[in-house]
Amino acid sequence: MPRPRSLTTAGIAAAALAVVERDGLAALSMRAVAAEMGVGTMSLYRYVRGRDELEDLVVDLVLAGVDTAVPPGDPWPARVATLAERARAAVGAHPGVVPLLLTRRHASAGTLRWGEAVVAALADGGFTGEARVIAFRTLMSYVLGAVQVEHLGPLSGPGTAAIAALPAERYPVLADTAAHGRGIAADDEFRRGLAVVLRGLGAADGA
Amino acid sequence: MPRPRSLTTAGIAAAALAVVERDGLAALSMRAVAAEMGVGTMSLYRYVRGRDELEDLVVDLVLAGVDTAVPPGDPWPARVATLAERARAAVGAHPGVVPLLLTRRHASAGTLRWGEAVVAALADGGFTGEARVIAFRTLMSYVLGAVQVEHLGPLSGPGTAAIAALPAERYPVLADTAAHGRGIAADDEFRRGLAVVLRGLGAADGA
DNA sequence: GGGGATAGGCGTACGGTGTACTCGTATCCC
DNA sequence: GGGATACGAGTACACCGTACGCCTATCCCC
Repeated sequence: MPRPRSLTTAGIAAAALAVVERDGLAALSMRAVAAEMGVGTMSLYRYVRGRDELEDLVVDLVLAGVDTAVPPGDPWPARVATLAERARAAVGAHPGVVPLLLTRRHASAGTLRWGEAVVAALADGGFTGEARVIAFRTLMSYVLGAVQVEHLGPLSGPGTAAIAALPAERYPVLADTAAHGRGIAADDEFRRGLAVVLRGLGAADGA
Repeated sequence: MPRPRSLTTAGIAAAALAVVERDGLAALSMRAVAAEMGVGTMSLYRYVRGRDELEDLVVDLVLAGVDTAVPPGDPWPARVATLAERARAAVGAHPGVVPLLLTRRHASAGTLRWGEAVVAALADGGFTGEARVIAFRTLMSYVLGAVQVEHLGPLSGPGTAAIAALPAERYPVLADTAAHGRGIAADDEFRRGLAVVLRGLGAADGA
């Protein structure tokens, strides 16, 4: 009986992501998204509870692209590695939303699908009970931390250069370490760190 | 010749932290901090470049409390573990600033001191060149991610309960894993996850 | 002791934000 | 064609960060 809806949450999420990619995360606002859709600001409130839910939608959209289907024949460390790298790739495709992912991750259905796939691989590896909990949370912590470290202070960025240039008498080992880090590609860094975690979980080799 | 300064950056940082602890991170504003100090809003700008620098001060204050002196006789994994747990404890003492730590961490002198101590322990463990870089970045990723996972989605919190209650036909392993996670204390979780990473780095036992 | 230079404290104002309230009206069923 | 429904949006308010500029407290020097 009433008039039909003219917007969709998917459309709003896409518009919000477009705003973030064009003008940066700081420019994400109810007004900006409404303008992006050619609609009044308050109209959005018919579809979204408020700004928080808008951010949830963006996170969901980014995470929805992660493929969680994995070759069942692969050994479990390879399956976990594949899932971890896909998650990282999805985030890397939209670097501007990284800060949102950190705080809104738990509200996303995509996170659950990903978690189920990881935990299933761990179960195949013989992890049960609390050991599986620890393994999963450790992997999740590493992936989340690594994505963040990569975007907020990449080895190839000015931060590393600044640390390498620190006075050697105060930070002798750190400055030297930073100097060796300049040449490591972000992909390599993530893969090799993940291999460390997997080895710690008992994987035969570092994937 | 001029009149003396009446505020200090340390005092401003303490006032800002007090605001965050009392009213939450969302309440942190230039106006709120100024009111906390009984001073006009714009007075703060004589001591702080702007809101960003205010946040840097808070992060610095939280991280300044981390003791980076470690018994030189300890084996390297024990030294790294001690440093990691101290960092986690410092953050845990002020949970409200966790989101700030994620984005402002690199601007803090305390982070550098901590990094030097960790990297020195790694050097004692025989890590050199790129292997030391990877080891350090992996540890940093884990610690940062774990702190965040702990505060945004603790095993003892409602998120875990909600996942445990998910339909078993859609999330069979995940729901079961969450059910086993409810009883793990946050301290244990961090320690055991850290042990995984250290084992992956070649430590003899899990510290 | 008095005067002047220096810079600290802050009042005001502007453009931005999220969102509560309200109302006109487009839309579909009968 | 008439009426119920709830959508779209205008307006308004409280709050934010901060640029500008004034008043004045403070200390040095004479």
